[in-house]
Amino acid sequence: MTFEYLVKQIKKNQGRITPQREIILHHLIDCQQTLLTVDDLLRMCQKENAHINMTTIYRNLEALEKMDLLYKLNIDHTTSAFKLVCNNNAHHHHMICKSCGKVISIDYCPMSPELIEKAHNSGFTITDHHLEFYGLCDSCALDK
Amino acid sequence: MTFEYLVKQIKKNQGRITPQREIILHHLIDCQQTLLTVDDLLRMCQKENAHINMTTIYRNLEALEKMDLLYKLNIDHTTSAFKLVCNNNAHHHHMICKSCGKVISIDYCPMSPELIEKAHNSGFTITDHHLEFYGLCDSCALDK
DNA sequence: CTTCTTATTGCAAGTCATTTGCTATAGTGA
DNA sequence: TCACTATAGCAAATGACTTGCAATAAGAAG
Repeated sequence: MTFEYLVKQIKKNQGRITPQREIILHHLIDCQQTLLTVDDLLRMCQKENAHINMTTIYRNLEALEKMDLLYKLNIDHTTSAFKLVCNNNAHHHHMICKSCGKVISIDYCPMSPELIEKAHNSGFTITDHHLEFYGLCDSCALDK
Repeated sequence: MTFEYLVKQIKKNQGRITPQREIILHHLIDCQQTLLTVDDLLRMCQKENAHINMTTIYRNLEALEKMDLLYKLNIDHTTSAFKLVCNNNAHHHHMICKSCGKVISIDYCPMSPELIEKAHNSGFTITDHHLEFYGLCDSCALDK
């Protein structure tokens, strides 16, 4: 996901490119492999622009989510974390490092005709699913 | 999950059986197949005891969770839902009706030696995972 | 370049689920 | 029956997130 691509998508949706938005986008791009909290992003952005506001972060994230450019994960009810969607936003799942938040895509999905059939036999029609794997990435595993 | 079993587990953990707790437990047992919100449960309990307090609900749920008797799901950052764990609390997954909240257990889990191996090859050690299926149960599917 | 429309920002205040502090009450084992 | 301590209830606090509103400024049109 490049800055140019994001700008194109934003403009396609009548969005404007403000200095604050540029800063936010650049940080999201730099951290494409990691789940960030609003606080993480706010701190990073404030290093470049001390006056950037938390509301601005929230509203930018909301806008990106509406354009299907942002992946959001509710770990628990107190915190949500997010990152830019993976390149094509094609269906796939993630492995998330519980130590550093690094996200690795995994080309695997449990849905199969047999599973759908199995569900049907239990009287259930599956329309979608949530699946995330948690664990440790290589570098965090070494630290232990 | 029977009332007697829950009482036994609670007593094993130095817990006490108060009238409020009894009411809460009975409703959780009656709704074992459905995800409830705190509000759902509060309303149900208040039909029997108008003075039962929301804090009491929260603290009882917290206690049950600590004893591994309660399954909690964070659907989004505003709401969490819960139900008693399934009989033996053995590892399995759920299909959740998006219309009525009914939960059906499904005897399926994606973890396999091959998947663990695949993750390892990507430099990741999986320790646990979250998987829920969403859709419609039979009776809700008929209503559409 | 100037003008105009409207998206965006920043701040303050509001919302809402959940948590906490504290005191009074009441299980329950001895 | 007594003493210990878990629990209930209330009010206040917390904290992530949202909203209202006025001021600013992006960017399209002329």
